[in-house]
Amino acid sequence: MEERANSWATHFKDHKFTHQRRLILEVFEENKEEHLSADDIFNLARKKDKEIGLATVYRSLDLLRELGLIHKGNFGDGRSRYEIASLQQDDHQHHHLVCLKCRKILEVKEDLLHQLEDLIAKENEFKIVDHRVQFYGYCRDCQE
Amino acid sequence: MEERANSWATHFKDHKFTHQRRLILEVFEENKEEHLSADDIFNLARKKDKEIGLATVYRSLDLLRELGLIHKGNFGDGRSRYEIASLQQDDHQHHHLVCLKCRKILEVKEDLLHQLEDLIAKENEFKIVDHRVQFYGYCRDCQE
DNA sequence: ATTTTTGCAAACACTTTGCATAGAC
DNA sequence: GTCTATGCAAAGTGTTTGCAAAAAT
Repeated sequence: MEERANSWATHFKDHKFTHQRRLILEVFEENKEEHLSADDIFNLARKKDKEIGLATVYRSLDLLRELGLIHKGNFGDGRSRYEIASLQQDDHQHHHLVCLKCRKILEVKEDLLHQLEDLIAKENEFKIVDHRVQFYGYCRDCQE
Repeated sequence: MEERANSWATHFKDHKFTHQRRLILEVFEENKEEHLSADDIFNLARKKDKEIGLATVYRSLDLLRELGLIHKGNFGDGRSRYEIASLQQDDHQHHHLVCLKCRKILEVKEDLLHQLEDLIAKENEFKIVDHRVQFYGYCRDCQE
């Protein structure tokens, strides 16, 4: 618990490791598998401290993303979603399956995509620094 | 010109082929390579008829998407972007390269992705009906 | 003590909706 | 003539910003 906090604190060089930022990191830590919206995070953080403001959540998410501690994504439902980054050491290799019925977001780890990426980069003289791969369909439970 | 209109009109079974919907299709026809925002389309359509309203544009885009005449996409800049669908017969095979500097959106036609898709579908018991693949990086002109 | 960060409310950008009028069939 | 579609303005979302008060170093 304190270890976690200390490990986080080291990332905050030019920024303050405030109570609110810590709470938000705890929320991510406790919801590693989720792809949370800003509002989800706000509500979860508010359970820990009802004084926290939504604007602070947005500002913190922005900072945490800058620091590389979380990832921001778009899954076609109109709001941004965030997930903790620490698990994917490479930071650039995992894909999503978005269920069109229950809106669940599953992850896949395959990275055959690297082949494709190299080919595309070569053919288009395009320097790829990130990718966003989402498959939309129906998860096991939602296939009637 | 009239041929185009007639070919479009056949898609409007239970809906009226109005002046405004026609204008919007013309805008797409004249900007096949672009990924236009609702506002882009509004402005382009307004050059043809200054009476058209933004709400009508949004409502039309929604209908055209339902009819399968256009595609709606998200490229991480906060607004939806639309492109004409007619060219991709398969409707499910082209990827995008998004330049992080000039925001240009290039297209790639490769579909090595199908392999990946099959593998993922099998391993996750997930029925894939569509995918969204975007590579972010720097296009030829923007690589310093 | 200084400088950053916070909470609140107001502002924003994009999109959707209610309603009376106009237009397609 | 009927019923759908339009334009306008107002309302909705999700997100950002200005500012005085609070907190971190």
